[in-house]
Amino acid sequence: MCGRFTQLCSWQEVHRFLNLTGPALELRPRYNVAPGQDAAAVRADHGERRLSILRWGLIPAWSRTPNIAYRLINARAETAATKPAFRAAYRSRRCLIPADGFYEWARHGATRQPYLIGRKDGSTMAFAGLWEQWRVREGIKLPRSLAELAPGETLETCTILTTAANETVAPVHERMPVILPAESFDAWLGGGAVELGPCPAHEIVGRAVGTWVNKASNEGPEAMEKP
DNA sequence: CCAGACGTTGTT
DNA sequence: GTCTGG
DNA sequence: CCAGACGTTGTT
DNA sequence: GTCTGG
Repeated sequence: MCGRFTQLCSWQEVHRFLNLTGPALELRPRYNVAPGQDAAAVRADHGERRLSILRWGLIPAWSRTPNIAYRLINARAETAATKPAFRAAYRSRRCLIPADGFYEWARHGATRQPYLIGRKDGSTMAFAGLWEQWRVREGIKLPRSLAELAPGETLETCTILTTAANETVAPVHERMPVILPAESFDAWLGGGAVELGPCPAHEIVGRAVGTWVNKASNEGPEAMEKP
């Protein structure tokens, strides 16, 4: 699956990779993006590619409460097109989520060892994602983390597609994020048919990191350090 | 017709 | 919103 | 994903 | 056990 990742890239680096339009944003490097936090994502908008900030954890537009979000941080690529929670977004609200690495936890009995996985040269990848808009309804009780939202306001959320692990990731975990090749970017954002399987195993590499990353409020480069 | 679910992961 | 179950 | 909380009443 | 927060 994909429950944490890094976004070290600047807007300019994402622009080089994904050919963005629109004004540049000031992005701070993120060493430990966790569910419920804001993350940078790229969406097609009238033929342009804009980078925006979405909250990770998808809330379907029809959802009565936002509490479902923490379970919808991932969508299975095999079924997202038809599942009620995802199919509308799959049709018309797709995004690319730039990431330089993702964390997976290997379970050896009671212990959990985090690994950081990414391209050998550390360059930026693009996860396949979906996004949604959720409008705060009158009279609903919001969790503290969303308490600043007023009724009528709109929250934009996203989820990361997952697929079977390739041979690099399999020793650590059964699932991994869908990492799209550059030739699929247009088709994905445009709503076309795209192969959503695991990326070739030789394109990525993993290494163990310390458990400092476990705590989501730990945000520094220490997250990537060896155990 | 209305009511109720709608999801992933990992663990049991 | 839309589908399934009753 | 993992870590940490998980409750009420009344008073400050 | 289950939910919220990060």
